[in-house]
Amino acid sequence: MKLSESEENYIKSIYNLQEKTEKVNTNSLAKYLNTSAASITDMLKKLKFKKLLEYKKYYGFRLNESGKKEALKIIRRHRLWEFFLVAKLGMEWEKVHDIAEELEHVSSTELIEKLDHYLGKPKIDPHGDPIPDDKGNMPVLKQIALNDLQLKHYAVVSSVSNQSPEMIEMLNHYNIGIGSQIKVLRSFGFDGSLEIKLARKPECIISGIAAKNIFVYDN
Amino acid sequence: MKLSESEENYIKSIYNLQEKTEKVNTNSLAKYLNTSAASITDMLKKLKFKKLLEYKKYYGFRLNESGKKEALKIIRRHRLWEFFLVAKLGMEWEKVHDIAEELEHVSSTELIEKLDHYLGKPKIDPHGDPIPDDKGNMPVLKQIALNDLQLKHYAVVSSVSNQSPEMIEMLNHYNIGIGSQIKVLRSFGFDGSLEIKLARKPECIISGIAAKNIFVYDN
DNA sequence: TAAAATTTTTAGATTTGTCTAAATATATTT
DNA sequence: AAATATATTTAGACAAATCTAAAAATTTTA
Repeated sequence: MKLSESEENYIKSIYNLQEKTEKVNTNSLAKYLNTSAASITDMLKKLKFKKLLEYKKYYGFRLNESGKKEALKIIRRHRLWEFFLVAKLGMEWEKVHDIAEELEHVSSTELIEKLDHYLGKPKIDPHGDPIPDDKGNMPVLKQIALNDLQLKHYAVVSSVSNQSPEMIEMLNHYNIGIGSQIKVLRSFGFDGSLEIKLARKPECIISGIAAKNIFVYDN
Repeated sequence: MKLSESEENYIKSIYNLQEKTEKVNTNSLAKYLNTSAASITDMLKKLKFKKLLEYKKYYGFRLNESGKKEALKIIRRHRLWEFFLVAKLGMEWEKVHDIAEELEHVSSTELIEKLDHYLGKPKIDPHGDPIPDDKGNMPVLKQIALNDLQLKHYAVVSSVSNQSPEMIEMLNHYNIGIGSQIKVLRSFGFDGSLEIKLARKPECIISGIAAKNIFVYDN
């Protein structure tokens, strides 16, 4: 189905809201999209006409299966681009969202599948959100803090909860980034610090505080 | 200057046309953009108001310095994305143009500069067209056929004039792609065939016919 | 449960980019 | 240079996406 950029933005937003609440209503979507309630009503009519959502006047609305499928395609594109921007171009987490908002509307299927393959079919984006696969299935992966990772077991860095300049400085020092392969060699009970090893790097030690902010996933 | 997607397309098209003819006229641009002459006139008024072109009713028009600068930014983005699609994602030449038409409108300067750096600041896109630098200067690089390249001198494959499936098959076999570093070790006068060497690959021999269709640039 | 408050929808405008058809200007031909 | 042909612009309309203000429906409250 061919959708306008605007329609795509509405669908994605409705999806995000309905993940949290049972029914989405006009005002909450208007607030979320920073627009007027009247605009929401206008667009709802269009999306209902295109059979992407259930919508009964004054009662709220919800994406149907077809709408959810479209939403997941857009979310997939968004998160793959975010991954690309961080993992390949070395951009910072905070900056990639707005750019991915634009890139996500480029809809060539071949482009997205090639990009996915090029990135190594990642399952989690730089903010730690799961990336739907090409069929629209969300991967079921648990993310755990580095200090909860079992010893001597390689995992992949998926996100970092503290994004302060100090944290970024330290991660850069250690060469830890999204997608880095990492394992814990030893854990020091005294202060929670960990001896770790990154693929193709010498082993080193990081503090327990840092370890709690680094999230990984295990396959 | 913030421009709409449509304005960007007009500017880029005017630039392309005025490279060939002194003055661009309404009908030729209408044909080029596959739209009506009336639409052209409408947009010209807007672009004139934004001081991007010289335009005198019934007399044709031309981008001024400011307009050319904008055009070169868009062309830079387009060609960098084309390079990315071919060199990194492995897409075929014929397919990348339309996708780059969409990607080129994502205008984050930081994105483009990081992408440029990531790609190794290429000077020529997969179709052999030069990529303007971040200041809007077109690189002055001569492209030469591989059989005109001086011996034992590394050059970079910049384009291939014959894009038949057979040619692509052969290039894949030799592992020759856009951006490949290549040098000619020996030339056989009998049939024009060349002994070549690709960086990190063993030497091999290609026919004179193939060599005439492979273009390289020398720095 | 009736009044007040809130939410949602409708009505009518606006902007952007497009169109067709008619009008106007320029160019060509005889 | 008048008639004809071509190119360009204007006038008026339309679709998409938005807005404000007013109307209608629903919910809350007293």
